Amino acid sequence: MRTIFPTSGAVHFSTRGEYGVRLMVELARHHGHGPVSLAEIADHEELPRPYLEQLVVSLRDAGLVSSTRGAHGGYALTRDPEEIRMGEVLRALEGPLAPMVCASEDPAHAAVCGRSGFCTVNPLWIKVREALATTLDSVTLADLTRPRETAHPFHAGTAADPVSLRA
Amino acid sequence: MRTIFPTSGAVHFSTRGEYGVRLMVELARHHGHGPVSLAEIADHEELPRPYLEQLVVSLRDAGLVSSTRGAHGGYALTRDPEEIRMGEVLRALEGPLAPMVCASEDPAHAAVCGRSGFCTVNPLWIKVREALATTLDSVTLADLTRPRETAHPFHAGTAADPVSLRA
DNA sequence: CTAATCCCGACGGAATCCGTCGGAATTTGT
DNA sequence: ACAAATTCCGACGGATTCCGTCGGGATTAG
Repeated sequence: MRTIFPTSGAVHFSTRGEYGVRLMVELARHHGHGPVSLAEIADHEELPRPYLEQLVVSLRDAGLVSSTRGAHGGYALTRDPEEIRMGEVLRALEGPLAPMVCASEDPAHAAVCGRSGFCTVNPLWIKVREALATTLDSVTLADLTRPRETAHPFHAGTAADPVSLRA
Repeated sequence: MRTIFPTSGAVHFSTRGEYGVRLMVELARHHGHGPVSLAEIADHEELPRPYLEQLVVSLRDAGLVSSTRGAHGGYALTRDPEEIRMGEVLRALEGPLAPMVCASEDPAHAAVCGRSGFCTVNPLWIKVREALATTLDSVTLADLTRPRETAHPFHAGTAADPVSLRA
């Protein structure tokens, strides 16, 4: 009997993704006011600091944050929150966002499948990957810093789109 | 050093999802010609039969396939392939398709998060879930039975949409 | 010099994933 | 009646991944 919620469900972001995004949001809130230490973030968000230390390496390697060492050091965004797409953040944290090896953006990875060419379900995974990428790249870090009561949490392109906020 | 491909990537369907979908496709191909045994499918798709036996229970419980026992028995779809959305299949196989507990369709599950109400990143996970659901529910099993060379693998709503096939 | 902070590598318990195995129940064909 | 084919069911176990913890080194500010 599979549990009702097998950790989370079919498609799953790990705590890396979850904590990492929250860390980035926190950095966005302090953007322009100097670096923020992991201790502060860990305290404010109630997250294990040693784990954040491990996480943030990926973000630094991806060039999303810069670090300043020593006392009063910490991390800061390298770009304005409006310029950082959540797709970049999650790729950095969790790896290529493909639901299946055969659906990787990188053709080299996709090739390891073997069933390429005759597999008729591959287009489904591709479509999933595209939907995911489009969605994540359409949201910026700035969108996640606004309080939820705001009228338009995500800059709704046209009017008449209350779906995105009241899910 | 996280491996380049951590099993698959950020968002990941397990082999349950992969094998289960391939099983369903195989059933769709034989739809209307009596039940197909797992031995045949396992042989044709080169998948471990005992594992398929375990898998197919979820599909049966979800009412997607019916079974007939005894010699010459096997499994068959309960509906026409055109009527079976891949969202249903994957929910049955992998559980609720939410990337995060707080983004579950079921409000009871979503409530376990605690951060509800003030968490500003929750809308992102909701949006991901919606994109995923919309995508998966827009593809039917029939779409996956057609050979790939077909002009329109997924019934493209409007013309000028070659994106979906050539990814 | 001290405190704060980033940086780095290693380690380990827990959970999940990916099946395997053995056998019971049911149906068909001979 | 018997044998073969098949679904059905529950348990088990190795491998991998996840989720952190821990200890210490390097760097900077005061």
